[in-house]
Amino acid sequence: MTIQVQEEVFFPIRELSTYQGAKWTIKGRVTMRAPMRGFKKRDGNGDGKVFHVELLDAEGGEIRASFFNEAAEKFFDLMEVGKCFKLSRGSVRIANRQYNTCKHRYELVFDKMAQVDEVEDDQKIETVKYAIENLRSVKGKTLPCSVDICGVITAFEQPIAFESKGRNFVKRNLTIADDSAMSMIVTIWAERAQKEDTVFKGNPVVVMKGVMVKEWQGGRSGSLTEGGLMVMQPDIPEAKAVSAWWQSTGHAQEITFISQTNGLPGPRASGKTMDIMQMKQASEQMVTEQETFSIYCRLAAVQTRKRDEVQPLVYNACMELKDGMNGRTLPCNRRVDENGFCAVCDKKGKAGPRLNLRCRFEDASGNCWLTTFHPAAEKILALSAQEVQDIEQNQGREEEEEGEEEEAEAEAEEVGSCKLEGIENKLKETYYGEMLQIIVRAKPESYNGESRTGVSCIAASPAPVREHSRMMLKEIEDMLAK
DNA sequence: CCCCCCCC
Repeated sequence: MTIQVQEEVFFPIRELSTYQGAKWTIKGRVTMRAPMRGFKKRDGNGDGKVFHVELLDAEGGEIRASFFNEAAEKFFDLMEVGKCFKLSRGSVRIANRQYNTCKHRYELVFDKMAQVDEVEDDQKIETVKYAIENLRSVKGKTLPCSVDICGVITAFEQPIAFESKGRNFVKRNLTIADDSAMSMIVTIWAERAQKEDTVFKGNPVVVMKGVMVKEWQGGRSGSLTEGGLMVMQPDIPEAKAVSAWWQSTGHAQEITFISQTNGLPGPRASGKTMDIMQMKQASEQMVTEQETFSIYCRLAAVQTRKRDEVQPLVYNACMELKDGMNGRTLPCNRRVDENGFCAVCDKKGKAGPRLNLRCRFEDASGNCWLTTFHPAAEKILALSAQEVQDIEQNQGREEEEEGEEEEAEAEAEEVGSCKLEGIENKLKETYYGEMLQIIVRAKPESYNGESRTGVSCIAASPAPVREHSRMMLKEIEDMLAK
């Protein structure tokens, strides 16, 4: 009798999806391990810990796997970079494109049920797998996305240290060009950014794995986070090709820069013109890519109360100047506390009123409530934040003066301890007034671990009547033609 | 279940 020892068959990482159920076992090499992180659960029910790895299998499939709590403690030390493992009993989820730099459509989550066993090193599994794309291809991708690129460093800035959300960062911008004759800015961080200038001098070839590409000021920019990989002068065919291109023609060629850095705040891409119903549909479908829409509509209402509470229209914002990109200085704009203290700047500096409204806009197709930021809000109300604040603060006094009017009495509905007629009457003057053109931004946000779309009004101006009329005439012509 | 790496 012959016993045939059959080699164990593993499920290909590439084919993992939410459809094939829970019966899979994969074998992969850890190519990256992120540090363990603790976190407070957003629902307030205690703390948790998590780390994640990237796994590569013999067929070249890669996926990110997160380990939570018990599984995190149990497997963190075991799962060293370079080692091979058999894994099963995890769950498969749609990858969150905001954070996940693996190209896989899904990601794995392991909890206390996880089955993870170290196995003998499998020579068929590579230690690193690049999926290099040239910048011409990067220019055409849906954003945000993650790519591997290989190019020549054509320029580099000095490292910049800055503070954001109470944390310190160091970044450095590189410009990378490749043989598609395009170039893009890629930001590198932390220790990688603080390497000596000599590392970046002399147009070296670099390969980067896991570059997050996002839209920035009308162009595209990359960011290589610490989980990504950066290798100078790599020994791969793409590097040889890029190097040959640079030496022969590239260095003297005109290169298309796909990261716009004109440094000016505008003109902002104002997006496709659509009606409110279409905007709602578009922002519901949209999950990963930031988009802006332009809408012709009118202001129908501003929220002044929320249940039984007054909804203030103005907040006190920190006006301390901060260094932005390209040497621009921008005010901090974060909310200060009742003593004027800014938690971001960590001091009591200059502060001033800023508008933050919930507006209902209306057109023939329907209406929508949108958070409306200061610059747009001032234009929509035709009032400055200071004027709104004055009305809000003086309305008690005005009421005393107008106390005998029956109309005021009928409307004198007390909300909390504050009366709102003053500002509400002022706002009513603007409802259904001038036709507006508003710019609506829909962008991916993460809330309670779920991706969702945040939609807000970021700009507003009086509608250009001629252009709007021409658009409507064209719609009529199209209807008649059918 | 996390998630920040800025600046619209």
